[in-house]
Amino acid sequence: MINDPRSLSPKEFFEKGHNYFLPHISIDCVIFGFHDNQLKVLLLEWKDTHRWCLPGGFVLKGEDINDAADNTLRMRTGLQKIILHQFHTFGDPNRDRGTHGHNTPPHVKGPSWIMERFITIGYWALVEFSKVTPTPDQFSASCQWWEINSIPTLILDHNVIVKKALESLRLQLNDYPVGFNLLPPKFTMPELQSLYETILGETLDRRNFQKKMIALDIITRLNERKQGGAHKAPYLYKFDKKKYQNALKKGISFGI
Amino acid sequence: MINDPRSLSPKEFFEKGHNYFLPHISIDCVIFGFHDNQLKVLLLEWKDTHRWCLPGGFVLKGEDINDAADNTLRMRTGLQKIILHQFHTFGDPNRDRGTHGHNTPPHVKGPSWIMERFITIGYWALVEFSKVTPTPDQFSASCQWWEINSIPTLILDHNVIVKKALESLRLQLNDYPVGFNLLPPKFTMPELQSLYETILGETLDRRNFQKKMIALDIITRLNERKQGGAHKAPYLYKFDKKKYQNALKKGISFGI
DNA sequence: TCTGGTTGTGTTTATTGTACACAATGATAA
DNA sequence: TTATCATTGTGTACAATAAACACAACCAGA
Repeated sequence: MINDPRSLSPKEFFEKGHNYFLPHISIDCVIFGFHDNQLKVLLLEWKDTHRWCLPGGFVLKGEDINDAADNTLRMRTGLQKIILHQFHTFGDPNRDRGTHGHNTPPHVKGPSWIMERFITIGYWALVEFSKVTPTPDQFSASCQWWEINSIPTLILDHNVIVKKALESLRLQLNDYPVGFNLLPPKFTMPELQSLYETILGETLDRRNFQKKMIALDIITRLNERKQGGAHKAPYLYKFDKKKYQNALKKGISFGI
Repeated sequence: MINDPRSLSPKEFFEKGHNYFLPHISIDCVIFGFHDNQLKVLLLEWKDTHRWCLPGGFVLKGEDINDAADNTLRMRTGLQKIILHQFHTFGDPNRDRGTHGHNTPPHVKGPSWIMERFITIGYWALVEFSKVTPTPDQFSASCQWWEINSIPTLILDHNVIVKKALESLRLQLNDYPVGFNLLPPKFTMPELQSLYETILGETLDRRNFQKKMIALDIITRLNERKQGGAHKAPYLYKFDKKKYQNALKKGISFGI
Protein backbone atom coordinates (compact mmCIF):
# COMPACT_ATOMS: atom_id res chain seq x y z
CA MET A 1 0.00 0.00 0.00
CA ILE A 2 1.22 3.50 -0.80
CA ASN A 3 0.00 6.93 0.13
CA ASP A 4 -2.04 9.04 -2.24
CA PRO A 5 -0.48 8.64 -5.71
CA ARG A 6 -1.29 12.30 -6.26
CA SER A 7 1.35 13.14 -3.66
CA LEU A 8 4.19 11.41 -5.49
CA SER A 9 7.33 13.42 -6.06
CA PRO A 10 7.85 14.55 -9.67
CA LYS A 11 10.57 11.93 -10.11
CA GLU A 12 8.37 9.14 -8.77
CA PHE A 13 5.42 10.42 -10.75
CA PHE A 14 7.28 10.27 -14.05
CA GLU A 15 8.93 6.94 -13.31
CA LYS A 16 6.13 5.08 -11.55
CA GLY A 17 2.91 6.95 -12.28
CA HIS A 18 1.83 4.24 -14.70
CA ASN A 19 1.42 1.92 -11.73
CA TYR A 20 -1.40 4.06 -10.35
CA PHE A 21 -2.93 5.99 -13.23
CA LEU A 22 -4.61 4.86 -16.42
CA PRO A 23 -2.23 5.31 -19.34
CA HIS A 24 -3.10 7.52 -22.33
CA ILE A 25 -5.97 9.26 -20.52
CA SER A 26 -5.96 12.67 -18.94
CA ILE A 27 -8.43 15.23 -17.61
CA ASP A 28 -8.40 18.94 -18.37
CA CYS A 29 -10.56 21.49 -16.59
CA VAL A 30 -11.59 24.89 -17.89
CA ILE A 31 -12.46 26.73 -14.69
CA PHE A 32 -14.46 29.89 -15.33
CA GLY A 33 -14.70 32.80 -12.91
CA PHE A 34 -16.18 36.28 -13.17
CA HIS A 35 -14.51 39.39 -11.78
CA ASP A 36 -14.37 43.08 -12.68
CA ASN A 37 -17.00 42.39 -15.32
CA GLN A 38 -14.66 40.01 -17.08
CA LEU A 39 -14.89 36.29 -17.71
CA LYS A 40 -11.72 34.62 -16.49
CA VAL A 41 -10.11 31.21 -16.76
CA LEU A 42 -7.74 29.64 -14.25
CA LEU A 43 -4.37 28.70 -15.76
CA LEU A 44 -1.15 27.12 -14.53
CA GLU A 45 2.38 28.21 -15.43
CA TRP A 46 4.84 25.40 -15.91
CA LYS A 47 8.13 25.54 -14.08
CA ASP A 48 11.25 25.86 -16.29
CA THR A 49 9.52 26.55 -19.61
CA HIS A 50 7.08 29.06 -18.09
CA ARG A 51 4.44 28.11 -20.59
CA TRP A 52 0.81 28.17 -19.55
CA CYS A 53 -1.70 25.34 -19.50
CA LEU A 54 -5.07 24.24 -18.18
CA PRO A 55 -5.23 22.59 -14.79
CA GLY A 56 -5.49 18.88 -15.39
CA GLY A 57 -4.84 15.49 -13.97
CA PHE A 58 -5.00 11.78 -14.46
CA VAL A 59 -7.42 9.01 -13.63
CA LEU A 60 -6.60 6.46 -10.94
CA LYS A 61 -7.00 2.89 -12.11
CA GLY A 62 -10.21 2.36 -10.16
CA GLU A 63 -11.47 5.93 -10.19
CA ASP A 64 -14.50 7.44 -11.91
CA ILE A 65 -13.42 10.05 -14.45
CA ASN A 66 -15.81 12.55 -12.89
CA ASP A 67 -14.11 12.06 -9.53
CA ALA A 68 -10.75 12.64 -11.16
CA ALA A 69 -12.06 15.93 -12.56
CA ASP A 70 -13.49 16.87 -9.15
CA ASN A 71 -10.10 16.23 -7.68
CA THR A 72 -8.42 18.57 -10.13
CA LEU A 73 -10.91 21.32 -9.40
CA ARG A 74 -10.58 20.90 -5.66
CA MET A 75 -6.78 20.89 -5.68
CA ARG A 76 -6.51 24.03 -7.82
CA THR A 77 -9.29 26.10 -6.27
CA GLY A 78 -9.98 24.69 -2.83
CA LEU A 79 -13.63 24.33 -3.85
CA GLN A 80 -15.76 21.25 -3.37
CA LYS A 81 -19.21 20.23 -4.53
CA ILE A 82 -18.99 22.34 -7.67
CA ILE A 83 -20.79 21.04 -10.70
CA LEU A 84 -18.39 20.00 -13.42
CA HIS A 85 -19.68 19.65 -16.92
CA GLN A 86 -17.99 17.19 -19.24
CA PHE A 87 -18.11 18.77 -22.69
CA HIS A 88 -15.78 16.94 -25.08
CA THR A 89 -13.04 14.36 -25.38
CA PHE A 90 -10.03 15.30 -27.45
CA GLY A 91 -8.39 12.38 -29.24
CA ASP A 92 -6.21 13.64 -32.06
CA PRO A 93 -2.99 11.58 -31.86
CA ASN A 94 -1.05 14.74 -32.76
CA ARG A 95 -2.60 17.01 -30.19
CA ASP A 96 0.84 17.18 -28.53
CA ARG A 97 2.35 18.84 -31.56
CA GLY A 98 -0.21 21.19 -32.96
CA THR A 99 0.40 24.60 -34.44
CA HIS A 100 2.73 25.50 -31.62
CA GLY A 101 5.36 22.85 -32.17
CA HIS A 102 6.07 19.79 -30.12
CA ASN A 103 5.53 20.12 -26.39
CA THR A 104 7.82 18.39 -23.95
CA PRO A 105 6.68 18.54 -20.34
CA PRO A 106 9.18 20.04 -17.93
CA HIS A 107 11.22 17.89 -15.52
CA VAL A 108 11.06 14.76 -17.60
CA LYS A 109 14.40 12.98 -17.75
CA GLY A 110 14.50 9.83 -19.80
CA PRO A 111 11.51 7.78 -20.96
CA SER A 112 8.23 8.10 -19.11
CA TRP A 113 4.61 7.00 -19.49
CA ILE A 114 3.83 10.71 -19.58
CA MET A 115 5.50 11.07 -22.97
CA GLU A 116 3.01 8.73 -24.61
CA ARG A 117 0.03 9.88 -26.59
CA PHE A 118 -2.85 11.13 -24.40
CA ILE A 119 -6.57 11.38 -24.96
CA THR A 120 -7.96 14.10 -22.73
CA ILE A 121 -11.46 14.47 -21.36
CA GLY A 122 -12.52 18.11 -21.08
CA TYR A 123 -14.64 19.53 -18.25
CA TRP A 124 -15.70 23.03 -17.43
CA ALA A 125 -16.81 24.49 -14.11
CA LEU A 126 -18.27 27.80 -13.01
CA VAL A 127 -16.93 29.04 -9.70
CA GLU A 128 -17.38 32.03 -7.48
CA PHE A 129 -14.26 34.08 -8.07
CA SER A 130 -13.89 35.40 -4.53
CA LYS A 131 -14.02 31.94 -2.99
CA VAL A 132 -11.14 30.55 -5.02
CA THR A 133 -7.62 30.18 -3.72
CA PRO A 134 -5.57 29.59 -6.88
CA THR A 135 -3.11 26.86 -5.97
CA PRO A 136 -0.36 25.67 -8.30
CA ASP A 137 0.50 21.99 -8.50
CA GLN A 138 4.00 20.68 -7.99
CA PHE A 139 4.90 21.10 -11.64
CA SER A 140 3.77 24.69 -11.78
CA ALA A 141 5.36 27.95 -10.80
CA SER A 142 2.03 29.75 -10.46
CA CYS A 143 -1.72 29.48 -10.81
CA GLN A 144 -3.58 32.56 -11.99
CA TRP A 145 -6.77 33.90 -13.50
CA TRP A 146 -6.57 35.07 -17.11
CA GLU A 147 -9.13 37.20 -18.84
CA ILE A 148 -10.69 34.97 -21.49
CA ASN A 149 -9.84 37.28 -24.37
CA SER A 150 -6.22 37.67 -23.29
CA ILE A 151 -5.19 34.07 -22.83
CA PRO A 152 -1.64 33.42 -24.09
CA THR A 153 -0.63 30.59 -26.38
CA LEU A 154 -1.03 27.48 -24.25
CA ILE A 155 0.66 24.10 -24.44
CA LEU A 156 -0.66 21.29 -26.61
CA ASP A 157 -4.16 21.97 -27.93
CA HIS A 158 -5.26 23.76 -24.77
CA ASN A 159 -6.34 26.89 -26.64
CA VAL A 160 -8.69 24.72 -28.67
CA ILE A 161 -10.02 23.15 -25.48
CA VAL A 162 -10.77 26.57 -23.97
CA LYS A 163 -12.55 27.64 -27.14
CA LYS A 164 -14.69 24.52 -27.20
CA ALA A 165 -15.49 24.90 -23.49
CA LEU A 166 -16.75 28.43 -24.06
CA GLU A 167 -18.94 27.26 -26.94
CA SER A 168 -20.38 24.56 -24.72
CA LEU A 169 -20.97 27.05 -21.92
CA ARG A 170 -22.83 29.38 -24.29
CA LEU A 171 -25.12 26.60 -25.41
CA GLN A 172 -25.80 25.54 -21.82
CA LEU A 173 -26.66 29.10 -20.92
CA ASN A 174 -29.88 28.71 -22.87
CA ASP A 175 -30.90 25.56 -21.04
CA TYR A 176 -29.80 26.16 -17.45
CA PRO A 177 -29.25 29.21 -15.26
CA VAL A 178 -25.57 28.40 -15.11
CA GLY A 179 -24.58 32.02 -14.77
CA PHE A 180 -25.68 32.24 -11.19
CA ASN A 181 -22.85 29.95 -10.11
CA LEU A 182 -20.38 32.62 -11.12
CA LEU A 183 -21.78 35.31 -8.86
CA PRO A 184 -21.62 35.86 -5.11
CA PRO A 185 -24.81 35.12 -3.15
CA LYS A 186 -25.91 38.74 -3.39
CA PHE A 187 -25.58 40.43 -6.74
CA THR A 188 -27.03 43.35 -8.66
CA MET A 189 -28.98 43.24 -11.90
CA PRO A 190 -26.23 45.12 -13.79
CA GLU A 191 -23.72 42.53 -12.56
CA LEU A 192 -25.91 39.69 -13.75
CA GLN A 193 -26.40 41.37 -17.12
CA SER A 194 -22.72 42.03 -17.50
CA LEU A 195 -22.05 38.35 -16.81
CA TYR A 196 -24.47 37.28 -19.54
CA GLU A 197 -23.06 39.82 -21.95
CA THR A 198 -19.54 38.62 -21.27
CA ILE A 199 -20.34 34.96 -21.77
CA LEU A 200 -22.42 35.58 -24.88
CA GLY A 201 -20.09 38.20 -26.29
CA GLU A 202 -22.88 40.64 -27.12
CA THR A 203 -24.69 43.53 -25.48
CA LEU A 204 -28.26 43.24 -24.28
CA ASP A 205 -31.06 45.71 -23.67
CA ARG A 206 -31.12 46.63 -19.99
CA ARG A 207 -34.89 46.75 -19.56
CA ASN A 208 -35.66 43.64 -21.54
CA PHE A 209 -32.97 41.73 -19.71
CA GLN A 210 -34.40 42.71 -16.36
CA LYS A 211 -37.91 41.76 -17.48
CA LYS A 212 -36.72 38.36 -18.63
CA MET A 213 -34.82 37.65 -15.44
CA ILE A 214 -37.72 38.67 -13.23
CA ALA A 215 -40.10 36.62 -15.38
CA LEU A 216 -38.01 33.50 -14.80
CA ASP A 217 -39.09 33.80 -11.17
CA ILE A 218 -35.91 32.31 -9.79
CA ILE A 219 -34.35 35.37 -8.17
CA THR A 220 -35.55 37.53 -5.29
CA ARG A 221 -34.93 41.22 -4.81
CA LEU A 222 -33.66 42.12 -1.35
CA ASN A 223 -34.57 45.25 0.58
CA GLU A 224 -30.97 46.26 0.30
CA ARG A 225 -28.88 48.22 -2.13
CA LYS A 226 -25.26 47.81 -3.08
CA GLN A 227 -23.37 50.68 -1.47
CA GLY A 228 -19.99 52.09 -2.37
CA GLY A 229 -20.45 52.58 -6.08
CA ALA A 230 -19.94 56.00 -7.61
CA HIS A 231 -23.53 56.21 -8.81
CA LYS A 232 -27.08 55.37 -7.93
CA ALA A 233 -27.04 52.34 -5.65
CA PRO A 234 -28.55 49.32 -7.39
CA TYR A 235 -30.74 46.75 -5.61
CA LEU A 236 -29.25 43.45 -4.54
CA TYR A 237 -30.80 40.16 -5.62
CA LYS A 238 -30.31 36.59 -4.57
CA PHE A 239 -30.74 33.35 -6.47
CA ASP A 240 -33.65 31.40 -4.99
CA LYS A 241 -33.06 27.66 -5.09
CA LYS A 242 -36.62 26.81 -4.05
CA LYS A 243 -38.11 28.94 -6.78
CA TYR A 244 -35.61 27.43 -9.20
CA GLN A 245 -36.74 23.89 -8.36
CA ASN A 246 -40.35 24.91 -8.91
CA ALA A 247 -39.53 26.62 -12.17
CA LEU A 248 -37.66 23.54 -13.39
CA LYS A 249 -40.79 21.41 -12.91
CA LYS A 250 -42.77 23.80 -15.07
CA GLY A 251 -40.08 23.63 -17.73
CA ILE A 252 -38.67 27.09 -18.27
CA SER A 253 -36.38 28.45 -20.95
CA PHE A 254 -33.38 30.47 -19.92
CA GLY A 255 -32.58 31.65 -23.40
CA ILE A 256 -31.63 35.29 -23.75
CA MET B 1 4.66 -5.16 -40.20
CA ILE B 2 1.29 -6.82 -39.75
CA ASN B 3 -1.97 -6.58 -41.63
CA ASP B 4 -4.90 -4.58 -40.31
CA PRO B 5 -5.16 -5.26 -36.57
CA ARG B 6 -8.92 -5.10 -37.03
CA SER B 7 -8.68 -8.33 -39.00
CA LEU B 8 -7.07 -10.32 -36.18
CA SER B 9 -8.70 -13.60 -35.28
CA PRO B 10 -10.60 -13.55 -31.96
CA LYS B 11 -7.82 -15.51 -30.31
CA GLU B 12 -5.12 -13.15 -31.54
CA PHE B 13 -7.29 -10.16 -30.69
CA PHE B 14 -7.72 -11.18 -27.06
CA GLU B 15 -4.12 -12.24 -26.63
CA LYS B 16 -2.29 -9.58 -28.62
CA GLY B 17 -4.74 -6.73 -29.14
CA HIS B 18 -2.92 -4.61 -26.56
CA ASN B 19 0.00 -4.40 -28.98
CA TYR B 20 -2.09 -2.44 -31.45
CA PHE B 21 -4.90 -0.76 -29.53
CA LEU B 22 -4.89 1.76 -26.71
CA PRO B 23 -5.73 0.02 -23.45
CA HIS B 24 -8.73 1.03 -21.32
CA ILE B 25 -10.33 3.03 -24.13
CA SER B 26 -13.21 1.99 -26.36
CA ILE B 27 -15.66 3.56 -28.80
CA ASP B 28 -19.39 2.94 -28.88
CA CYS B 29 -21.68 4.10 -31.66
CA VAL B 30 -25.41 4.67 -31.42
CA ILE B 31 -26.47 4.44 -35.05
CA PHE B 32 -29.95 5.85 -35.64
CA GLY B 33 -32.13 4.98 -38.60
CA PHE B 34 -35.75 5.70 -39.49
CA HIS B 35 -38.12 3.19 -41.04
CA ASP B 36 -41.85 2.50 -40.95
CA ASN B 37 -42.28 5.71 -38.97
CA GLN B 38 -40.09 4.36 -36.22
CA LEU B 39 -36.73 5.47 -34.89
CA LYS B 40 -34.36 2.52 -34.86
CA VAL B 41 -30.94 1.73 -33.46
CA LEU B 42 -28.46 -0.75 -34.86
CA LEU B 43 -27.44 -3.45 -32.37
CA LEU B 44 -25.17 -6.48 -32.37
CA GLU B 45 -25.93 -9.87 -30.86
CA TRP B 46 -23.01 -11.55 -29.16
CA LYS B 47 -22.22 -15.11 -30.07
CA ASP B 48 -22.62 -17.67 -27.26
CA THR B 49 -24.40 -15.45 -24.72
CA HIS B 50 -26.78 -13.96 -27.33
CA ARG B 51 -26.87 -10.71 -25.45
CA TRP B 52 -27.20 -7.46 -27.37
CA CYS B 53 -24.83 -4.52 -27.44
CA LEU B 54 -23.93 -1.36 -29.32
CA PRO B 55 -21.50 -1.59 -32.20
CA GLY B 56 -18.15 -0.47 -30.93
CA GLY B 57 -14.45 -0.71 -31.36
CA PHE B 58 -11.05 0.30 -30.15
CA VAL B 59 -8.54 3.00 -30.96
CA LEU B 60 -5.30 2.15 -32.73
CA LYS B 61 -2.25 3.51 -30.97
CA GLY B 62 -1.70 6.27 -33.52
CA GLU B 63 -5.30 6.75 -34.57
CA ASP B 64 -7.63 9.71 -34.05
CA ILE B 65 -10.62 8.69 -31.94
CA ASN B 66 -12.95 10.13 -34.58
CA ASP B 67 -11.37 7.88 -37.19
CA ALA B 68 -11.86 4.91 -34.91
CA ALA B 69 -15.55 5.80 -34.63
CA ASP B 70 -15.80 6.23 -38.41
CA ASN B 71 -14.29 2.81 -38.81
CA THR B 72 -16.92 1.25 -36.55
CA LEU B 73 -19.72 2.91 -38.48
CA ARG B 74 -18.30 1.88 -41.84
CA MET B 75 -17.75 -1.73 -40.84
CA ARG B 76 -21.26 -2.17 -39.43
CA THR B 77 -23.23 -0.26 -42.05
CA GLY B 78 -21.09 -0.06 -45.17
CA LEU B 79 -21.57 3.72 -45.07
CA GLN B 80 -18.80 6.28 -45.40
CA LYS B 81 -18.63 10.02 -44.98
CA ILE B 82 -21.42 10.05 -42.43
CA ILE B 83 -21.23 12.70 -39.75
CA LEU B 84 -20.58 11.20 -36.35
CA HIS B 85 -21.33 13.27 -33.31
CA GLN B 86 -19.33 12.65 -30.15
CA PHE B 87 -21.75 13.19 -27.28
CA HIS B 88 -20.27 11.84 -24.03
CA THR B 89 -17.48 9.81 -22.48
CA PHE B 90 -18.49 7.18 -19.94
CA GLY B 91 -15.93 6.60 -17.22
CA ASP B 92 -17.52 4.85 -14.27
CA PRO B 93 -15.03 2.16 -13.19
CA ASN B 94 -17.99 -0.13 -12.52
CA ARG B 95 -19.73 0.31 -15.81
CA ASP B 96 -18.95 -3.35 -16.53
CA ARG B 97 -21.09 -4.49 -13.64
CA GLY B 98 -24.08 -2.24 -13.46
CA THR B 99 -27.65 -3.19 -12.69
CA HIS B 100 -27.43 -6.19 -14.94
CA GLY B 101 -24.65 -8.04 -13.19
CA HIS B 102 -21.10 -8.52 -14.28
CA ASN B 103 -20.54 -8.91 -17.99
CA THR B 104 -17.95 -11.26 -19.33
CA PRO B 105 -17.31 -10.97 -23.04
CA PRO B 106 -17.76 -14.17 -24.99
CA HIS B 107 -14.83 -16.17 -26.30
CA VAL B 108 -12.36 -14.94 -23.73
CA LYS B 109 -10.22 -17.74 -22.38
CA GLY B 110 -7.71 -16.78 -19.74
CA PRO B 111 -6.50 -13.26 -18.95
CA SER B 112 -6.80 -10.57 -21.58
CA TRP B 113 -6.39 -6.81 -21.90
CA ILE B 114 -10.07 -6.80 -22.82
CA MET B 115 -11.04 -7.74 -19.28
CA GLU B 116 -9.59 -4.55 -17.85
CA ARG B 117 -11.63 -1.50 -17.01
CA PHE B 118 -12.68 0.51 -20.08
CA ILE B 119 -13.60 4.13 -20.56
CA THR B 120 -15.82 4.43 -23.60
CA ILE B 121 -16.33 7.41 -25.89
CA GLY B 122 -19.89 7.63 -27.20
CA TYR B 123 -20.83 8.75 -30.71
CA TRP B 124 -24.11 8.88 -32.51
CA ALA B 125 -24.81 8.93 -36.24
CA LEU B 126 -27.90 9.41 -38.36
CA VAL B 127 -28.04 7.18 -41.40
CA GLU B 128 -30.40 6.50 -44.26
CA PHE B 129 -32.06 3.23 -43.34
CA SER B 130 -32.35 1.86 -46.85
CA LYS B 131 -28.66 2.35 -47.59
CA VAL B 132 -27.45 0.32 -44.63
CA THR B 133 -26.26 -3.23 -44.88
CA PRO B 134 -26.20 -4.40 -41.25
CA THR B 135 -23.01 -6.39 -40.90
CA PRO B 136 -22.07 -8.29 -37.72
CA ASP B 137 -18.47 -8.31 -36.53
CA GLN B 138 -16.59 -11.50 -35.83
CA PHE B 139 -17.80 -11.65 -32.25
CA SER B 140 -21.44 -11.27 -33.18
CA ALA B 141 -24.07 -13.67 -34.40
CA SER B 142 -26.18 -10.92 -35.95
CA CYS B 143 -26.56 -7.20 -36.54
CA GLN B 144 -30.08 -5.80 -36.56
CA TRP B 145 -32.20 -2.70 -36.26
CA TRP B 146 -34.21 -2.35 -33.05
CA GLU B 147 -37.08 0.03 -32.52
CA ILE B 148 -35.85 2.55 -29.95
CA ASN B 149 -38.67 1.88 -27.51
CA SER B 150 -38.24 -1.89 -27.68
CA ILE B 151 -34.53 -2.24 -27.08
CA PRO B 152 -33.72 -5.20 -24.83
CA THR B 153 -31.45 -5.12 -21.81
CA LEU B 154 -28.00 -4.57 -23.25
CA ILE B 155 -24.57 -5.47 -21.91
CA LEU B 156 -22.64 -3.17 -19.60
CA ASP B 157 -24.14 0.32 -19.41
CA HIS B 158 -25.19 0.34 -23.06
CA ASN B 159 -28.82 1.15 -22.26
CA VAL B 160 -27.61 4.27 -20.49
CA ILE B 161 -25.48 5.17 -23.50
CA VAL B 162 -28.46 4.87 -25.84
CA LYS B 163 -30.56 7.04 -23.53
CA LYS B 164 -27.91 9.73 -23.39
CA ALA B 165 -27.43 9.60 -27.15
CA LEU B 166 -31.13 10.22 -27.69
CA GLU B 167 -31.07 13.16 -25.29
CA SER B 168 -28.12 14.61 -27.18
CA LEU B 169 -29.88 14.07 -30.50
CA ARG B 170 -32.99 15.88 -29.24
CA LEU B 171 -30.94 18.87 -28.20
CA GLN B 172 -29.12 18.96 -31.53
CA LEU B 173 -32.42 18.86 -33.36
CA ASN B 174 -33.02 22.44 -32.26
CA ASP B 175 -29.70 23.66 -33.58
CA TYR B 176 -29.18 21.72 -36.80
CA PRO B 177 -31.44 20.08 -39.38
CA VAL B 178 -30.08 16.70 -38.39
CA GLY B 179 -33.30 14.93 -39.22
CA PHE B 180 -32.77 15.17 -42.92
CA ASN B 181 -29.88 12.72 -42.73
CA LEU B 182 -32.32 10.02 -41.71
CA LEU B 183 -34.52 10.31 -44.77
CA PRO B 184 -34.05 9.26 -48.38
CA PRO B 185 -33.30 12.03 -50.90
CA LYS B 186 -36.99 12.40 -51.73
CA PHE B 187 -39.42 12.44 -48.85
CA THR B 188 -42.92 13.62 -48.04
CA MET B 189 -43.95 16.19 -45.47
CA PRO B 190 -45.81 13.59 -43.37
CA GLU B 191 -42.66 11.47 -43.34
CA LEU B 192 -40.57 14.40 -42.16
CA GLN B 193 -43.11 15.26 -39.49
CA SER B 194 -43.30 11.68 -38.30
CA LEU B 195 -39.51 11.68 -38.00
CA TYR B 196 -39.54 14.77 -35.84
CA GLU B 197 -42.38 13.42 -33.73
CA THR B 198 -40.54 10.18 -33.20
CA ILE B 199 -37.29 11.79 -32.16
CA LEU B 200 -38.98 14.33 -29.91
CA GLY B 201 -41.49 11.85 -28.51
CA GLU B 202 -44.45 14.18 -28.98
CA THR B 203 -47.06 14.96 -31.61
CA LEU B 204 -46.99 18.17 -33.60
CA ASP B 205 -49.60 20.18 -35.42
CA ARG B 206 -49.55 19.27 -39.10
CA ARG B 207 -50.15 22.75 -40.49
CA ASN B 208 -47.79 24.56 -38.15
CA PHE B 209 -45.09 21.99 -38.81
CA GLN B 210 -45.39 22.43 -42.55
CA LYS B 211 -45.31 26.22 -42.20
CA LYS B 212 -42.17 26.03 -40.07
CA MET B 213 -40.37 23.69 -42.44
CA ILE B 214 -41.23 25.78 -45.49
CA ALA B 215 -40.19 28.94 -43.65
CA LEU B 216 -36.73 27.47 -42.99
CA ASP B 217 -36.25 27.65 -46.75
CA ILE B 218 -33.99 24.62 -46.91
CA ILE B 219 -36.27 22.16 -48.70
CA THR B 220 -37.75 22.23 -52.17
CA ARG B 221 -41.06 20.78 -53.27
CA LEU B 222 -40.83 18.63 -56.38
CA ASN B 223 -43.46 18.44 -59.12
CA GLU B 224 -43.95 14.88 -58.14
CA ARG B 225 -46.14 12.97 -55.73
CA LYS B 226 -45.46 9.81 -53.84
CA GLN B 227 -47.50 7.08 -55.49
CA GLY B 228 -48.57 3.75 -54.08
CA GLY B 229 -50.08 4.87 -50.81
CA ALA B 230 -53.67 3.99 -49.98
CA HIS B 231 -54.68 7.63 -49.77
CA LYS B 232 -54.21 11.03 -51.30
CA ALA B 233 -50.73 11.14 -52.81
CA PRO B 234 -48.49 13.56 -50.91
CA TYR B 235 -45.93 15.79 -52.60
CA LEU B 236 -42.28 14.84 -52.54
CA TYR B 237 -39.65 17.23 -51.20
CA LYS B 238 -35.90 17.27 -51.29
CA PHE B 239 -33.37 18.77 -48.92
CA ASP B 240 -31.56 21.63 -50.65
CA LYS B 241 -27.92 21.88 -49.60
CA LYS B 242 -27.36 25.23 -51.31
CA LYS B 243 -30.33 26.80 -49.57
CA TYR B 244 -29.14 25.26 -46.33
CA GLN B 245 -25.71 26.85 -46.66
CA ASN B 246 -27.34 30.22 -47.29
CA ALA B 247 -29.70 29.79 -44.37
CA LEU B 248 -26.81 28.90 -42.09
CA LYS B 249 -25.11 32.20 -42.89
CA LYS B 250 -28.24 34.07 -41.87
CA GLY B 251 -28.37 32.10 -38.65
CA ILE B 252 -31.61 30.17 -38.51
CA SER B 253 -33.27 28.29 -35.70
CA PHE B 254 -34.47 24.78 -36.31
CA GLY B 255 -36.38 24.52 -33.08
CA ILE B 256 -39.80 22.94 -33.26
C1' DT C 1 -69.91 5.35 -56.88
C1' DC C 2 -69.48 5.45 -52.21
C1' DT C 3 -66.57 5.44 -48.11
C1' DG C 4 -62.56 6.07 -45.12
C1' DG C 5 -58.41 7.83 -44.11
C1' DT C 6 -55.21 10.99 -45.58
C1' DT C 7 -53.26 15.36 -47.70
C1' DG C 8 -53.24 20.44 -48.71
C1' DT C 9 -54.12 24.91 -47.24
C1' DG C 10 -55.13 30.08 -44.37
C1' DT C 11 -56.79 32.91 -40.63
C1' DT C 12 -57.36 34.31 -36.01
C1' DT C 13 -55.59 34.73 -31.48
C1' DA C 14 -52.20 34.49 -27.86
C1' DT C 15 -47.60 34.78 -26.54
C1' DT C 16 -43.15 36.39 -26.79
C1' DG C 17 -39.54 39.50 -28.24
C1' DT C 18 -37.89 44.13 -29.49
C1' DA C 19 -37.39 48.95 -29.48
C1' DC C 20 -37.34 52.89 -27.01
C1' DA C 21 -37.36 57.64 -23.11
C1' DC C 22 -37.46 59.89 -18.92
C1' DA C 23 -37.25 60.57 -13.90
C1' DA C 24 -34.55 59.41 -9.63
C1' DT C 25 -30.22 58.66 -7.31
C1' DG C 26 -25.61 59.39 -5.30
C1' DA C 27 -20.92 60.79 -5.75
C1' DT C 28 -17.92 64.22 -7.33
C1' DA C 29 -16.50 68.66 -8.80
C1' DA C 30 -17.31 73.50 -9.00
C1' DT D 1 -24.37 74.40 -1.40
C1' DT D 2 -25.32 73.41 -5.93
C1' DA D 3 -24.59 71.60 -10.53
C1' DT D 4 -23.11 67.84 -13.17
C1' DC D 5 -22.54 63.22 -14.66
C1' DA D 6 -22.94 58.46 -15.01
C1' DT D 7 -25.84 55.20 -13.56
C1' DT D 8 -30.25 52.84 -11.98
C1' DG D 9 -35.35 51.98 -12.15
C1' DT D 10 -39.38 51.57 -14.69
C1' DG D 11 -43.66 50.84 -18.77
C1' DT D 12 -45.70 50.93 -23.28
C1' DA D 13 -46.29 50.36 -28.13
C1' DC D 14 -45.10 47.57 -31.97
C1' DA D 15 -43.33 43.47 -34.40
C1' DA D 16 -42.51 38.74 -34.80
C1' DT D 17 -43.44 34.25 -33.63
C1' DA D 18 -46.10 30.41 -31.94
C1' DA D 19 -50.47 28.08 -31.26
C1' DA D 20 -55.10 26.84 -32.19
C1' DC D 21 -58.22 25.44 -35.39
C1' DA D 22 -61.78 23.41 -40.08
C1' DC D 23 -62.87 22.14 -44.50
C1' DA D 24 -62.29 20.68 -49.26
C1' DA D 25 -59.66 17.60 -52.42
C1' DC D 26 -57.80 13.24 -53.29
C1' DC D 27 -57.00 8.16 -53.92
C1' DA D 28 -57.68 3.26 -53.21
C1' DG D 29 -60.50 -0.18 -52.31
C1' DA D 30 -65.00 -1.98 -51.22
